[in-house]
Amino acid sequence: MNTKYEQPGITVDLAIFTISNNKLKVMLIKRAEEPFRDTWSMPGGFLLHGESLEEAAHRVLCEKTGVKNVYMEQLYTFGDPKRDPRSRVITVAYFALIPWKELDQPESQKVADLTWSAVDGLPKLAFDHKIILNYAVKRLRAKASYSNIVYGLMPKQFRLSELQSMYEIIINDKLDKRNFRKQMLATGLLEETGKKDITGAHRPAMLYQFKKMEIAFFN
Amino acid sequence: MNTKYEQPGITVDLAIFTISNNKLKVMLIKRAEEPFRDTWSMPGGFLLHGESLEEAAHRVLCEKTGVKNVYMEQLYTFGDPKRDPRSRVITVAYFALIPWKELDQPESQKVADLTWSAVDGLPKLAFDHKIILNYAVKRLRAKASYSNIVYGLMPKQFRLSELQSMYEIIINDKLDKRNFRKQMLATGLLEETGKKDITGAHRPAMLYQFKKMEIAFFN
DNA sequence: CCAAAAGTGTTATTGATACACCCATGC
DNA sequence: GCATGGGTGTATCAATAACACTTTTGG
Repeated sequence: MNTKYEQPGITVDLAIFTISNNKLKVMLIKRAEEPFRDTWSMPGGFLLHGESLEEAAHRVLCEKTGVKNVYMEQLYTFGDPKRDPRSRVITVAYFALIPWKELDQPESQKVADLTWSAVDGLPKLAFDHKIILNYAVKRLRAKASYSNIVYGLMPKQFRLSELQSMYEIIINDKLDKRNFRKQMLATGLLEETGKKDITGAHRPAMLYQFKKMEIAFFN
Repeated sequence: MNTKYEQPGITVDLAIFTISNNKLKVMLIKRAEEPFRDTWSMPGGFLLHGESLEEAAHRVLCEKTGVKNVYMEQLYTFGDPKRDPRSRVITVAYFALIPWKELDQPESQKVADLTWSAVDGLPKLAFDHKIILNYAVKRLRAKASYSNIVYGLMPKQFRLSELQSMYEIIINDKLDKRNFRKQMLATGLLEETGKKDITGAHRPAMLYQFKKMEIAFFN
């Protein structure tokens, strides 16, 4: 290959979202090496030999969270020549959704170089990661309004009030309880489990689940 | 850099759409070299040293069409390890829209290695280009239904009937004339030019233009 | 029996759809 | 004067939005 062509390093970087404490949060890793040593960054890694982009993204996800089989999609590819001060690196950004309950929280808390940051209070970030994360949040918010993408943040079974709460947190607005239930049930994507959630201190709620874990579009 | 990491070649490939003869068409180039010699392919090229992805995409677009300042957006990044039989090449696909009138048709017709193919009659294509183009068509069709993205295919001034025809071709369905006009004018994105198009053989039509050449979302 | 979340219908408003005739011009 | 595309309004229907009280349980 001619030297006038670039042969950059390729990374995948992940915007891994979850919801905890009624806040939309994203996983950040404190960098151990230069450049941007000790600065928070998106979890990511270099593409390995023979690996597809999706494989790399799933590998990184599993390394950092221990989970598989979660919702993930390609977000955008960032290739500014100066985005990495060392050398030319192009990153393919993905975004993933993980239900908080599926995360190994005690483990996560132990490591000081990993944190979940609320998306509206991000610290200073390495590289162009703030731009990437803001882009990811924008996409997630948009998709939440016309698809059932939040299923990726829900445990297998959940109350309708929990589902509504997820939507409200993501789109950052209040929804009407009766209309929400009507519309959700009208999509035909949910089914009753027959079970009731008795963990709350009050009247037990019916538990629902998605019929199939697949993204669907409304409108 | 460690040899276990990939340093692939990077290309940009373009799905360049236009509408002519009431068909949605895409530009194809006949490959002059192996692999896939003499097979049709998307216009594209390798990323040059120091060039951003967007710059590369605009460069390739200008090389092939002679036009600048047209609508273009990043589509998706394809990185299957086997997508290029020679060596690892990752391609960042873009899609662009060009009004047919802006194309230098006599020039385009001369070269036998360039063609505009209707998207529902694509020939055999090199690499994974059929997958990429089908993905691009899907995205264009989706966006046409909830945005004014078709502005990218319109000449500066146009009749409302021409605009409606563009929509119909892209979404592949008939629209009601009165409702279409009502809705289009209600968006506030159009303005009358005051001029009339007298090139038709019948009653002259008012010419309209977009207030600003910017994509906007409906709903 | 009190506090707290679960659950449930109807009305009003808005937006989307369906539909048919007259108008202006070129030939 | 006729053929052709340009231009216009209303009525129906569907979807969305607004809104408050009763029920069930734990403590």
